[in-house]
Amino acid sequence: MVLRQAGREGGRLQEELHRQLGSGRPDRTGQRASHRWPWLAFRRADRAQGNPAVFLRITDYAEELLADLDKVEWPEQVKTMQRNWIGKSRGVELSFGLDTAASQVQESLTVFTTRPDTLMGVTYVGVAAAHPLAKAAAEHNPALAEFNAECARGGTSEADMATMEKRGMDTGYKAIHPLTGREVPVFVANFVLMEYGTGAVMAVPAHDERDHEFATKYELPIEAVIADAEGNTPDISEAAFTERGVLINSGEFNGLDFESAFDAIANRLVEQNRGEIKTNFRLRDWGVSRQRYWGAPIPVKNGPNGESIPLTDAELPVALPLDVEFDASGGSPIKKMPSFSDLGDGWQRETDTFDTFMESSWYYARFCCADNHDAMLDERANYWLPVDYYIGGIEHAILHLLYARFFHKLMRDFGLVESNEPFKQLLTQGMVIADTFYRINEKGGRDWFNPLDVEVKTDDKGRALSATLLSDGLPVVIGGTEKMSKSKNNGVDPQSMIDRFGADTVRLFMMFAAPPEQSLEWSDSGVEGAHRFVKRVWRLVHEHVAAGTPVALDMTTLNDDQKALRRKTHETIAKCSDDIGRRTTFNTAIAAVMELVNAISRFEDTSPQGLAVAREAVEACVLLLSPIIPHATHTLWATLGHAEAVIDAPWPATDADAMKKDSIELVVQVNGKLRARLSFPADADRDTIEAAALADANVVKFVDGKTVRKVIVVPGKLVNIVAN
RNA sequence: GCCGGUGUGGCGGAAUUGGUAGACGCAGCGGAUUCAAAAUCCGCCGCUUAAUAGGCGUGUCGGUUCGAGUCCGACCACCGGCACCA
Repeated sequence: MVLRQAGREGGRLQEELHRQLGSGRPDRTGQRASHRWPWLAFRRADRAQGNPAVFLRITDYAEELLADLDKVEWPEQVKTMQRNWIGKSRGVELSFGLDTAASQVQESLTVFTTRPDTLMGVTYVGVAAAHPLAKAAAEHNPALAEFNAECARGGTSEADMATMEKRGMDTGYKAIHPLTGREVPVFVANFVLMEYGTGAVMAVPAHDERDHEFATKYELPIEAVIADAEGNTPDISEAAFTERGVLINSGEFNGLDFESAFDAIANRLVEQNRGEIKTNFRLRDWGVSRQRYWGAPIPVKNGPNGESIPLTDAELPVALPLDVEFDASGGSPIKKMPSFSDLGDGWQRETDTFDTFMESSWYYARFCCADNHDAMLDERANYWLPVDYYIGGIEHAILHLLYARFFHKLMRDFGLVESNEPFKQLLTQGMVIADTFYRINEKGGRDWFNPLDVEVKTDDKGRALSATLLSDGLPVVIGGTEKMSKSKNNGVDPQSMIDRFGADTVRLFMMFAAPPEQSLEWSDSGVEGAHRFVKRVWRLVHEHVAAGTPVALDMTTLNDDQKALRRKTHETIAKCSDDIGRRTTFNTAIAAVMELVNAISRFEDTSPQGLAVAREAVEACVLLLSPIIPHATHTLWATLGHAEAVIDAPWPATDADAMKKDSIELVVQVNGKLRARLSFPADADRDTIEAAALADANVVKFVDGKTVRKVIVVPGKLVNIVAN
């Protein structure tokens, strides 16, 4: 089933992708597309080592991906993560000269640095193992060849780069400092990536932590060129001094601060035609090929001389074969299937498949026109897009959401969509987690038991003491609260809860337990509590209707209790509207309605005006809960005598007059500690409040024997008496 | 290691702009109702304390402030991401 789908859909996808992105240059944006040709399909020399080589040039869009973050309504933390990931930095790209031997390989060695002010402290340069200089040097140096090969086998992830041991080997070549003419050694370094930047870095061990570690290990010189805050030579014996400061030991640049040194050195390099100021991005191009069977085929074929070209329309679609055989050796089965890959004319079909991020980068657009089998997208995509509200886990904050933004812009530039961004608003919801229970089995592994099959014993405070399996009554170990998963057997099927309590209850529980972006801890008793509340609202409405038909509200005749309930009603409407509309904290909106329900329950006034005030409150409860428990409120709205459906009823409006308070309670503090609560008329002036606060018996007790230095009155909140 | 986040009662969480810590709910305890139970209703419920008076209390240590869960500095623990898990 899965295989079949992968094969068919994969073939369809790559056909569409190819048609729209590969072979045809759309008229509308042809000019743009020509210099933003999305495929960078190339053979790299290290193909022999098994590295895949199809990249999408997301870096061409780095600037726009960064700038447009300001235009989307996304959580700030996600935008921050993406900004950091794109990593725009201003620096200088400059060229080192090379000695006679190295200049046989290439003319000069280009590096990028954000710290040109430290240029005079360069004591060596580092190149990637895949760098031409590293390869050339390895030709006559088996140890270096072995080192390069080892580096190629290593990972390229950030975590690998940051945590691995920094290692290197001298190439024997010398680089020539562009300003001083000094010769410095060229090292191959395992932490320099060919895919990133120029594949080479200048090293200033005195002022960069990683360079310092490396220089110490290989006994390379460490020369300070930046003074510390006091203007002295910093101590660089143990660690690098990485802060900015004034230049020293830098000849004519001595005494300049970071900014002026940056400009002066950059200008000098420009004058000498040895460098230029450049903006650099941390973002790397998107390697989209995977050595896997599962995935959309990449519409490329490879020629006998190592060339790669896109397939033509006539050669499409490519369907993955279904009669594949998996063996113990692992790897993609189609790599051993000449029937699939050998095209018979000397050309080989590409057997790598696309990264699954590829499909998840545009599925939202495809959903709008999924029944169109002739085109990738049609005009319906424009009608629906951008997505108004996109909901997904925080784990997608960078990769999926950045790739999808990139892909959307790519589709825009090919005339497929008109919008600039795929997702207008974003909500990153948390995971559902639940308790875990297990026993250690004979093999030392863990057998996990579903929470439904376990009974937990608690002490009188409700703390979990022990747990037993219901089926045999024997103890099980209480594990942590973890993300629901098959492997931990702590999943709860929401359907069984829906069958038992109804969809409203399950929905209410999930929205009440925590704000949506936090993890949701599953709790059976919490579900039962939610069910109790639904029943309570149901009873409240029916009891209210049974109490009689209310007259029209007459604001002028209300007593204090009636006014208080009206105030509560309108405060609740205000809070719920804000919580749902602006804050998306549904849990606090529900809590506010619960408070209102509690207030209505205590309100036993069945006078004509009492019923009228209660009616207003009850209707507010039903309307405010209608997005949370739509089924129950639909029926209750009819019970309240409305002909229209609750879904068509307008959201309740607040009455500012109802929220006005006649009296206010102020908290009185002495030196910031709560000592009294006093009630005042809403219009009491500062002097009255101050005098009453100072006269309070308990306050007197605490200021007795002290001098009152200051009295702070925060209107509507508190009084703080400062005394010592 | 780097980037982003979280840390508050027995538990989930609230406190929105520096101003009453613990709203609301769960669990627990006590009571009413009932022949009994379920359901429902009422009360209590951070720790300490005889107390309605007080002391302590928001991961740890320090700081700013009349006042800090909230701001600043240092640290600890946990969660997400780190480009081939999808």
